[in-house]
This record gives sequence, structure tokens and C-alpha cells, in this order.
Amino acid sequence: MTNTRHHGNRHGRSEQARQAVLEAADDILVERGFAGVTVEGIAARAGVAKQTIYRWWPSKIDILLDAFVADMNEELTPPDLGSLTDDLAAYLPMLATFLTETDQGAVLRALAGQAQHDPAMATRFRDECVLPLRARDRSLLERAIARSELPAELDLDSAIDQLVGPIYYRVLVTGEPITREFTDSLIRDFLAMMRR
Amino acid sequence: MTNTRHHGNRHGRSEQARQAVLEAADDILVERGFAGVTVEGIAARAGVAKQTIYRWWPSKIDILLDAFVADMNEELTPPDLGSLTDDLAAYLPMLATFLTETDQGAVLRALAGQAQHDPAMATRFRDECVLPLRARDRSLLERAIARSELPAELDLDSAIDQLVGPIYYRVLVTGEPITREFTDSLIRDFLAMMRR
Amino acid sequence: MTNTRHHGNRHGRSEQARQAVLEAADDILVERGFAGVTVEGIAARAGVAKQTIYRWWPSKIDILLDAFVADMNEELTPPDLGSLTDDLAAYLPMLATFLTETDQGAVLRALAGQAQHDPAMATRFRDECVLPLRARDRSLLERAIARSELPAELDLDSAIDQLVGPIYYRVLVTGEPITREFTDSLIRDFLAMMRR
Amino acid sequence: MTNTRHHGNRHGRSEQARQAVLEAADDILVERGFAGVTVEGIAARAGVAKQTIYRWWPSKIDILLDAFVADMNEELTPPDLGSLTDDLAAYLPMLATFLTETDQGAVLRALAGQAQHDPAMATRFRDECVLPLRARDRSLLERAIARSELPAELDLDSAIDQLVGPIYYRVLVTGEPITREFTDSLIRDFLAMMRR
DNA sequence: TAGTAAGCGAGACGGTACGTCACGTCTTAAC
DNA sequence: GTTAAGACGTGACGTACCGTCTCGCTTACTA
Repeated sequence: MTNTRHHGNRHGRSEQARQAVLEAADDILVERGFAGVTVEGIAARAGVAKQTIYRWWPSKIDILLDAFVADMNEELTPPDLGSLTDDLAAYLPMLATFLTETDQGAVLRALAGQAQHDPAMATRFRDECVLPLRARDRSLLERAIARSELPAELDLDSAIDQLVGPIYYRVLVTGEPITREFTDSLIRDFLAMMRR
Repeated sequence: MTNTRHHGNRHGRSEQARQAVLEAADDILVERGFAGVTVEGIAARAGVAKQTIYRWWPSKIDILLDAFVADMNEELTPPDLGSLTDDLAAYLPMLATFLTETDQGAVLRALAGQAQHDPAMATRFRDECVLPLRARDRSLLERAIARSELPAELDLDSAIDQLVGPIYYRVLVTGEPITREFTDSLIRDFLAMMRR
Repeated sequence: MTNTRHHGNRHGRSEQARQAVLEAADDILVERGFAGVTVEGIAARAGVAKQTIYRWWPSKIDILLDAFVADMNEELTPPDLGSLTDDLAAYLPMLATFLTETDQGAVLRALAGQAQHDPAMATRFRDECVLPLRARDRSLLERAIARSELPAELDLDSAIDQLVGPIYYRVLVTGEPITREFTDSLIRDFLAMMRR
Repeated sequence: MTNTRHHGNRHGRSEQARQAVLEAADDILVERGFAGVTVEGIAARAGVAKQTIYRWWPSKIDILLDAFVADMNEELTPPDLGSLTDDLAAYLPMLATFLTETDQGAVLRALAGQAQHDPAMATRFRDECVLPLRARDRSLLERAIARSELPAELDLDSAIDQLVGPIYYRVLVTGEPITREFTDSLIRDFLAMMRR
């Protein structure tokens, strides 16, 4: 490892350039919105050649996908507080905040938006973004099953849809704020159904 | 009204042109996807000058908004079958089909997608598309209240979110198909909560 | 005619833009050489959109062809001094100066250079540049025939080639300066042959 | 010398690579024209790294210069038939064919073309290509002087210009084919002047 | 007999210009 | 006054090559 700038060699791609591109894309999205994200803008901000971007990413959407995936592990880990009620009471507001307040959430919403316009991209979006997010949702419920707080035969996918569906709906469709009351009533109703 | 093409006059805007633009936008969206919708393409297909489009619509999104609103009344009217259970059993699958199978639904998904990229447009989207759609959802529940099938003090907004949120979530996020089983379980759980 | 800038209308292309492009191309060629002539540079200097250039000229070479043709009539008119000897003594140095010293000549040399690289362009170069130039050469000799200074059956094309060929050869190949002695000896030898 | 591919050593440059580059440049020029000659294309065709090219040649023009010089000795040697008339009658058509029909001639025309665009390159072109070619022209006339067919005080440079100038002019400017009649009349007129 | 260093292939890099597409603005003549 | 037509300036697109760089391999001389 040298102290000089990496300008490309037979080791393959420059990790430096990769990071700079992902960060630039992220920053521009947050600062100027999706319409302001251009390959040229990313290249300029990252101090990278346009060709370097096209060499590694088919489109700017793929850059945002990568940027999202790269940072996803950092945030939004469902807590383990010992009971399903407490876990949900902590997690759902955390999810709402993630979706509406964080830079990561802004990227996710942009990706979800683009997925409506581009079926091929939608597939990648689901595989690389939605599935990992659902894995987090699922882990929370699986813990509850392990604790016997939920029946083992529960249809997890439907349960997740009913828990987080209304939250995504508010974020992506109605724009309604997600209050504590709203998440509490979601949890209350969900638990009531489970006990039925 | 003459039998010739309207080429401008001093009587105000041409309804002919307006219709042609809305239909062209709709058609192109369905045929080539949102990325294929361009003002120039709409103008060419509608046999209309670009300037005529810009005179009446600020952007292509506004055209799609108009196109959606113009046709919305035609479809998706919640049936009145005499009982909440039957109404929901008929309506939720109808909503799912509307969102995923119809041209109208394609327009709505495109608009929802664009709303993620453009906050100003998101406001118009909610006012002109989401609110009318929710009015339909709401009318179904209000009928049930009138029939005393639901408590009068029910928080309608939350109830709607819980009923249709998971459906929109599947449509816009996971892409999971919306089966009869899924809507049935949504309805069963909803009714269970109401009777709690 | 208004005092405002022409921004395009159904009259067709903007003469203003056309002139600006031709002048810009000319200027850049003279200032920075052929390698410095880029469509983007011309567009920037002319205050014109790149697309406007591509709308009317297939390539930058066609711009230079147009620029050359537009200005050709201005210069290099063979004088009529009453005798072939005097006409040639005035014209050949004038031609040499035109080719080596003027902006027009610089354009012509660039075009001749590019003609070596591009057969299709070479055809246009010959039709639009070389033929008109040869018409000037020819008119001088035809006048001499009318004055009976030259035989009527003279092969004009060969005569022209022998008179101006060595001059073009020096300009395009050897780079040797074209002195008065050189043109004088060309004329002397040519006249000697004619009297043979 | 081994039977394996030369992959670099401390004895200096690889003659293998040098040859491959020159041949590739030549071939590409002939096949696809000057515009198709790129450093990357040459490198790919020669099976050589781009860096190897840049190590030894400042630009692709220098490659073509080298390629021309390398092969120049092979062709276009003025014959010695015992008399100036016969020598010229053999040599001028040979020169015309060389310029218009051979791969070498194609390279020369490309170099002459580029010389119009690049003054620095023009100097090298004259020193390395034009001067050697003129040496051939000159040797023919010098032989004639030695045979006393031409006066000793003849200005050789002017004589060469008058003999070959019209030929180069046709090749580089008018594109007119160079017929036997044309070269014959050049020779006839040249000899007539000499006897004057 | 092992270093060591020069030339090599490969190929990623920061750039420049290309030619295309669509944008939103404008001007005109016809109706 | 609105229309169809279409040229305009603008800006981003994705591509092609440029010339530079770093790397690991091959090889032959040198210690």
C-alpha cells in the first residue's frame, strides 16, 4: 500500500473511486433530490471520470442501489428487549424514522419510486433492498415465535405485510406522518389478532 | 362544432387537443413505460404542437395526473352488497386488480413513483389521486357504520390504512401477488379486531 | 424584422446562427489549428447550441467547407491586365499568397488535409472548393485564348495543372516558400512551351 | 533469440513489438482509413500494450512516419535506362502509381493530410518523407546532368517541382487520374524547355 | 545462483469531445 | 386568441479514445 492516489492497475477497480462515487451519489440525492442526481454530477463531485462510473455501474440507479446496500447494515437493527410487545414498540417507530428521516430512507424512497418506472430495476430493488429489510422484520417475529409469544404456524409474510404495510403506505402514498399513536394501534391490533 | 380539425380559434382551448393529449400520454405510458413518456412523444402521437401542451400543463407529470383524474370515475366504485363482509370481500380484490392490472393502475403506480422524486408533485398526487381513492375506501366503511356494523367512533383513517396499506405495500414495494387468501385474511383480521 | 435575437421559428433556420457558426469555425481554425476545431468549441464561441450545428451540418468538416465557400468570392479574382504575361505575373503570386498567408488559405489547406483522410469528403472538397478555384485559373487562360495569345486547341486542364501544380505542391508537400523567382520561372517556362 | 514470445528484458526494446506495431498501423490505415487508426486499435491488433506504444512513439502519426520510412526503400527506385527521356517515361508513371495505388502511397497521403493540420508534424513529414522522395527525383536528374543531357547549372529544385508538382497536385487536390498522356506531356514540355 | 532492473502485457484511471435526446422557450402563419 | 409547426439554447446522456499510471511477469545481466 502506498500513500499515493490509486489510478487504476491490474488489481482491478479502485476502491477509492468506488467509495467516492457511492458517497457522492448519496450526498447529491439528499441535497438536490432524485432529479438532481446525474452521472455527470456524481462524477464531478466524486472527482472521478464518467467512464469509470459506466465501467462499473450500468446506470445511476445501480449506483444508488449499491449505496443503499453498502450502508444498510449500519442502521435499523431490530432490538431484542425480551418481549414481542416491547420489540415492536421500539422497532416500528424506528422503521418509520428510518424511512422518513434518514439519508438511507431517502435513498430507499427514491429507489422505490424508480422501481415503479422500471420493471427490471424493480426486481433488483426487491432482491437487494426489500428482502434484506424484510429479513429484519422477520427476525423480530421469529424471536417471538421462539419465545412462544406467537404460534409456530404463523404465516410470517402475511404478518409482516400487516405490520409494516400500513407504514410503507403512509410513507410512499399518503405522506401522512407516522405517529406513536399510529404504531401503537398497529401493534395493539396485531397482538389482539394473534390472541384471538 | 365543425367536421374539420380544430386549428385554433378565439373561443378558448381546444377540447379536442386536450383529449388527444391525455389519451396519448396514457397510451405511451402503458406501451413503453414511464421512461418512454416524453412531451415530444405525446405531442407527436396526439398530433398536437408541443407549445399547446406547455400552454396547459406545466409538465408531463401534470398530464398524467389529469389523465388519471379524468378516468378515475369510471372504475373502482365500491359495491354495496348489504354487508361489510361482502363489501370488503368484493372491494379489496377489485382494488388489487385495479392497481396491478389496469391501465389506470399503471398510471397510478407511475405517479406514485414520481411522487417519491418530487415533493411538490407529491402534494398534487395526494390531493388529486390519493384523496379521491381514499374517499372510495372511506365510503365503504361509512356505509358499514351507518348499518351499525362498525362503531361510530372508529378512527376511519387508521382503519383504511390497515385495510389497504398492506395491499399498496405489496403493489409498490414487494411486488408480491395479491391473492384471494391474502385479502381474505386481511378482512378476517380486520373484522376480528372490530369485534374485540 | 425585429431588433431581437432570432430563436427559431417556422421561417426555417436562423441566418444569424449560420453566420456565427461559420465565423467561429474560421476563427478557431486560424487561432488554434485544425486539431483545436471542435463542434463544442464552435458552438460555445458562436453562442449556439450544439444541436443547432448538428441539425444543419453533418460534421465539422462541412462547416469549414461552407465557411470556405461563403468567403471564396471575396478574394483571389484573377486580374485582367491586357496580356497573358502580365495576368500570370500578377495572379500566380496572388494565388501563392492566398494559399499561404490568408485565413481562407488556412481553411483550404485544412480541407485539403482532411480530404486525404476521408474519400467522401474529398469529393465534396473537389466539387465545392477545387472546381471554383480552377474556374478562376481557367478564366485567365481563356481570356488569353480570346486574345489569341494562346492556341485555341490548348488542353486547358493540363495547362492549369502545369501552372498551379508546382505551387500547390510547395504549399501542401514541401513547404518551400513560393518566391517571385519561382513564379517567374514557372511563367517563363510555360510561355516558352506555348511558343514552341 | 528464443522461440517464445518476447515479454521484455533489459536489453532494450522488443523488435518484435516494433514490427507488429508498424504493420498493424499500416494495415488499419489501408483497411479502415486514417480515421480508423487509433492507438488502442493498433495495440489490440499488434497484441501489444498501449504503454509500449507510448514508450516509443509520441503519437500515432509518428508510428505512421516510422512505418513509411521503414518500407520506403523497397519501392520507387528510379530506373537507369540510359537516357533522360526513357528514365522519365518510366519513373513518372511509377511515381503516380506509387502515390495512388500502393499501401505506401496511402500512408504518404495520410501523412501529407495530417501535415496540413499540424505544423510540427509537417516538419518531420518533410524531413523524413519528402526529402528522401525528392532525393530519388533528384538522382534521376543528376544522372542526366552527368550524361550531359541537362545543363550543369540547372536549378534542380525548380526542375523537380515542375516535373512532379503537377502529379502531386492531381493526387492531393484534384483527384484527377494520372494518365500516360499526362505524364508524357509533362515530360515533353520539360524537355522542350530544357532545349530552349 | 540468486538478485535486480528494464521492457512487456494488461487494464483501470481522469479526461475531452463526440453525436443524440428531450427539455422548455420562442416565433410565425393559418384559422 | 389558440393552433400546428418547428428552430432555438440548454444540459445530460452513454461512447470512444486519449495519454498516464500501476501492477506482476518474463528475462538476461550482474554480483
